[in-house]
Formats: sequence, structure tokens, C-alpha cells
Amino acid sequence: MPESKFDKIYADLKNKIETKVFSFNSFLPSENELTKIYSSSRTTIRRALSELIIRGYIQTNQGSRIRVIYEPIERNIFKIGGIESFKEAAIRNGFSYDTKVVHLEKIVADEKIATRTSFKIGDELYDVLRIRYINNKALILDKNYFLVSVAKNLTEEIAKKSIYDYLENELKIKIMTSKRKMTTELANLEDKTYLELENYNCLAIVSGRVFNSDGIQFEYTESRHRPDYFCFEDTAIRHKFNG
Amino acid sequence: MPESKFDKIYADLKNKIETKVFSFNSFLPSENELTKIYSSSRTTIRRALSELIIRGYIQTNQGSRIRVIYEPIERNIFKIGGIESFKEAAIRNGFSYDTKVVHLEKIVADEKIATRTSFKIGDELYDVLRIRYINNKALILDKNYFLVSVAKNLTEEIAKKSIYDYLENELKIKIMTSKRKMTTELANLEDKTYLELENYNCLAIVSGRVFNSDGIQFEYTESRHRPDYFCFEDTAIRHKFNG
DNA sequence: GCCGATTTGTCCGTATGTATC
DNA sequence: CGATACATACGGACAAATCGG
Repeated sequence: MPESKFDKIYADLKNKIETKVFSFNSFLPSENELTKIYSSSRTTIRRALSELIIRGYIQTNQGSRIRVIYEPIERNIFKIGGIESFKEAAIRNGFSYDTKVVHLEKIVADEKIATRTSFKIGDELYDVLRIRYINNKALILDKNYFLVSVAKNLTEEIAKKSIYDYLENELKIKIMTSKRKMTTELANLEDKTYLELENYNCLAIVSGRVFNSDGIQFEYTESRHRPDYFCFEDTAIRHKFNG
Repeated sequence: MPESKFDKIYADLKNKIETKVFSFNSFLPSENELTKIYSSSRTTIRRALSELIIRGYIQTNQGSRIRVIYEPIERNIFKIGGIESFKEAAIRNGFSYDTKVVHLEKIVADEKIATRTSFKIGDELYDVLRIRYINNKALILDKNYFLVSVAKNLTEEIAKKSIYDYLENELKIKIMTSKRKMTTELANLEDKTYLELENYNCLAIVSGRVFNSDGIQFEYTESRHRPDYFCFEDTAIRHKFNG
């Protein structure tokens, strides 16, 4: 739901592009025209445009007009650009989905875990392991570690539904930044045990460190995907973000 | 090389964070203080800050101060966040590197190629295949397709050095936007022929569509990496970019 | 728990520079 | 060359969240 003015303008333009009111390789109205259309300042218009640029909807070039470079395509399976959750991605693709909690237990970080997760040795953590089923196939293994001091009173019940709903709405934690890495690794014993890997011996892995508004990394997460149900999207732009 | 004012401020703050003048989990001076330090308007300061936010150096939260969340780590091998070229990544990691051009030939896009590359059937393309050696091991297979009408007169000589230097500096093409996808796929015959895959049967693949300032997709590129020499980095933030 | 000071978030209007057409 | 369009920068105003007393 758009709240601020620039966000409404962004959402409106995004929608018009997606529904081909502004089609691929056509131009948007100029910034000056947009200020009239939306009754706003040029600053606000440019703020909205910069979001469209970052997300690969348009590109701008000094002197020329604002060009639409969005195409619908993307027949993808599992897109992980932005912050789409497992559930959202499954819904978007029209798949059935289910989650099974293998375990949820309190542990204390040893050196090995500390190195991998960027927590400190001795930190008390919730260790959560979940299997994600898509169309009844075990395709994703989710490993999560949460700081017990932040994610208080986590239960299997919550893990089965949505941990993030709980953190944001119940505990009022503000999730600010997530630093993620995408790698490909050989399948380990755990992967082979819980997932249906068929003839793949590798996995696509997205690991992430999540920070709250206190600058505390309170979560480390590792999503291990069977390769054919995985896609990471990204738009790289020249060098600017606001204008 | 920083040019604009906000870019200089960005570069200076980034440097001070990387050299721990502002260390992890400490605060930057407030926006008002920064306007005095850099003798600039708050708008310009915020423009610089927004770049730091996107790149995961800092995070902001209304009411509280600007927190540094950058840590050096990154013992990575091959990072592909931003737009780091093969050569830059190799240099950054202190590796030796070499490129071998397997072939460079003109082709006409058939249906299969058109589907994969988003070019149109009948488009005349340069088809370039290169092997990237790191520390004398064949680890990356680069497949590129360029529109002949844009990337005029491409030669093996140029492909051996840097195609992008040629496009940007000789042909004066403005490279604007690159839409990329990261996937993991089973190795095909070509991969097995040219790369030293050892026991991996999968590859990490970055494919990208590159647009020039005319909104024309003039390149499709596919980098096929042996998994252990690959890492894709990303920072996801709440919802804002300029402020 | 309230209040006031501080800090970031949003928005406006304007001016000037510079690339494109 | 002039007109148009985007890029950069300034300064001011108010809103909303945070934090300390």
C-alpha cells in the first residue's frame, strides 16, 4: 500500500508500465509534464523515477527522454530479487506449498557456527530447520539462526506459519537491511537426507544476514534450493539512484 | 573518479568507513553536521547517504542516527555484485588470469537463440565464446552475443583484450542498464569440453541483457562459472533509496 | 509515561549545468 | 544554433520517529 506521495506516483507509473499503458521502448512523459499530471514538485517525481530505474523499469539519459525497458517475460520459477518470501513466490507462480519444521532448538554458537553466521562464539541462538515443499516436492531447505535475545519465545507453531510476521507484528522488530550472498555448493548429507535432489549434486544457496534498527544482526539464514527451482534477479545501473 | 559533489562526499564517507574512521555499529555525524563538514546542502548529503545505504554501508531509521553496518570480511572468490568485470575481480583477489577466444563469428539468430537471448529471429549477431583462466585453471566460460548493427567490426583481437573498452571508448556506446539473472544449471557438453569441472555436475550461471542509451538490447551475455569460484552479493533494504 | 530536543523522512520551489535532438 | 530534457545543487518548511530527562 503506497503511503507517501512519491510512492503513490511510483506505484501508479509501475502499474501503467506493467499494463502496457507505457509499453516497452516507448517514452514516459517528461519530468515537467509529470509534475503537472501528478501535481507535485520535480523532486518528488524524480524520487519516484529513481525507484523505477533501480528496479529495471525505465532508464534515463541526460538530454533524452525517459525510456521504458520493462518487458513482462520472466517465466521463472523462483525469483529472489527484492525481498520475496517463499510463500509469496509460491503464490505468484500458482504452486501449492507447504512447510515442515524439522527442528527448532536453542543452541550456543561454537566457533564453526560463529564463522559461518557472523554471530559471536557463545551467543544463544534459535536453530531452525525447515523443509519447503512446492507441489509436494521437497525442494528447499531453510536453515535459520535467530538471536534468542531478540527473537524471544520462538515456537514451532510460529515457525510453521511465518517467523517474520511474528517478529514484525508481535515483537515490533524493524527489519532494516539484509546482506545476501548467492553461491552454489555441493550437496551435503543433510541436503541429501531432506531434499529430493534427483541427479543434481549441487545446490543454489542464498545466505543472508539480517539487521534490525539497532544495527544488530539478529538473524542468519540459509536457503538451499534445488537448482532447477531457483532464479536470482538483479538490475545493474550505471551509477545513480536518485535522478 | 568522483565528479559531482555528492559523489565526492559518497566516496569520502565510504573510504572513512572502510578504513574504520567510522567503525562497525558506530554512528556517522548527523545530516546537519555533515552539511557543515562538507559545506553542502542537506539534499546533497542525503544523496550521498542513499548510495551508502544501497551498498550496505549504513542504515538509517527516522529519529535515530545513521548507523554503520559495514564489515570488511568478504573472503570471497568471485564477487558479482555491482558491475565487476572478470579482470577486475581477478585483480582484486590477486589471481593471475588469462582469456582464450574459442571463436568469434557472425551468425543469424534462429528461434532457439532468440528465445534464450531475447533477440529477434533473423537478427545478425556476433557470437563470441571465451574461456577465462584463473591461476591457470579454466573456470569460467563466457558466451556473448552482440548485435552486429551496434557492435560494429568486432575482432578476435578486441575480444582477447576487452570488448567493453572498445564499445565504450571507440564506438562511444553508452551502456546504461543490465538486467541479470543468476541460476544454477547442469553442465552441458560445451561446459565439460572447455572447463575443468572436477566433480561438479552443475554450474553457476549469470546471464544478462545489456541496454544502450537508445533502449536497444545490444548484448546478451552468459557467464558459466565453476561453483566454487563464484559468489553473488546483494543488499536488500526496506524500501527507499533517496533518503 | 509525558514532553521537548534531536534526527531522519517527505515535499516544495528555484537556479544552473549539460547532453540530446 | 536554439529548444528541450535530464542532472546537480541549494534552502526552507513541516511531519514523524527516537531518545533522554
